[in-house]
Amino acid sequence: MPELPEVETVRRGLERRLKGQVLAQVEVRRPDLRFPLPERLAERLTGRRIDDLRRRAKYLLFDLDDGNTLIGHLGMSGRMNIHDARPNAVAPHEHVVFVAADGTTVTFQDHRRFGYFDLHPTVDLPAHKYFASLGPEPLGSDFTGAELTRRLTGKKTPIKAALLDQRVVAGLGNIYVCEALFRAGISPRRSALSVAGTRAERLVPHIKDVLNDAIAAGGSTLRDYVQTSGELGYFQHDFRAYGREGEACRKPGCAGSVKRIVQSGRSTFYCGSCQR
DNA sequence: CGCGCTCCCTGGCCGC
DNA sequence: TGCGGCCAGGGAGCGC
Repeated sequence: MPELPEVETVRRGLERRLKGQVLAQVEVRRPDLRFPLPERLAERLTGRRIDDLRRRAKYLLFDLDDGNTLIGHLGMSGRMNIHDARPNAVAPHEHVVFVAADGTTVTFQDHRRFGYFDLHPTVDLPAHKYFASLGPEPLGSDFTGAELTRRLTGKKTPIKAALLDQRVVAGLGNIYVCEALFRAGISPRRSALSVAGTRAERLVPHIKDVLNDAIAAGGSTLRDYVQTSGELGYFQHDFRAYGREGEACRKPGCAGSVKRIVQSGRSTFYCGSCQR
């Protein structure tokens, strides 16, 4: 599920059910995720209270009462399923099970196993290898046209690739980069350095808008192959470019159609007429 | 250092 | 219905 709006939606759901709760039981069913889970993870989490649930970029942060933070990343296919009580049987690919004191059970389910967890002292998080080189939060007040310009200056790579680079701005993925560039009327093939300046000033508000719109819609649900107790996001119905290859451009007055190209190994969708 | 490609893993979908 | 090929929301690692 996971770009920034989906992770934020998950964070809010977890916060509502887990904040302030003690983890009565944690079960690691499969430790070989993208990276091996920390040693004795279940033991180190059991009995801990979750004081806060935060997000940085696409990472979930569970601040614990012992001064450590559980860092979680959903990868491509990771989900956090919430159950009112511990299910009698776990579903396929539920690799980690968190049971709170009131019985609320959260399962981390990830059939591709690109997701992962780590445990790290809360005060030292900025220095953690996952966070040390991350760019600004796109919804933060410090993410401005000037800041984006600074980070794009001199970059020859296409703007599409630059915006996917979490060191430039942290939290965008393939969908929302396509959507933001569409809204801003900027070609994904244009060099990053040519976007620095006036185009970056135009682009930043569109990045914030598309993320806020998607969060308001509960994120995007592309492949809900397993029904969960959680609600599905519905922002996928508002895509203007992503996944619309061959369809008419949705910009009013534009007669173009959406193209699909491959950039740095990922699909890019854009209108060749109105994105310049 | 910057950039682009390959790969990690599983499964859905499409065409034959 | 079965099978092969392609595709998927991320990003680390490697080679140039």
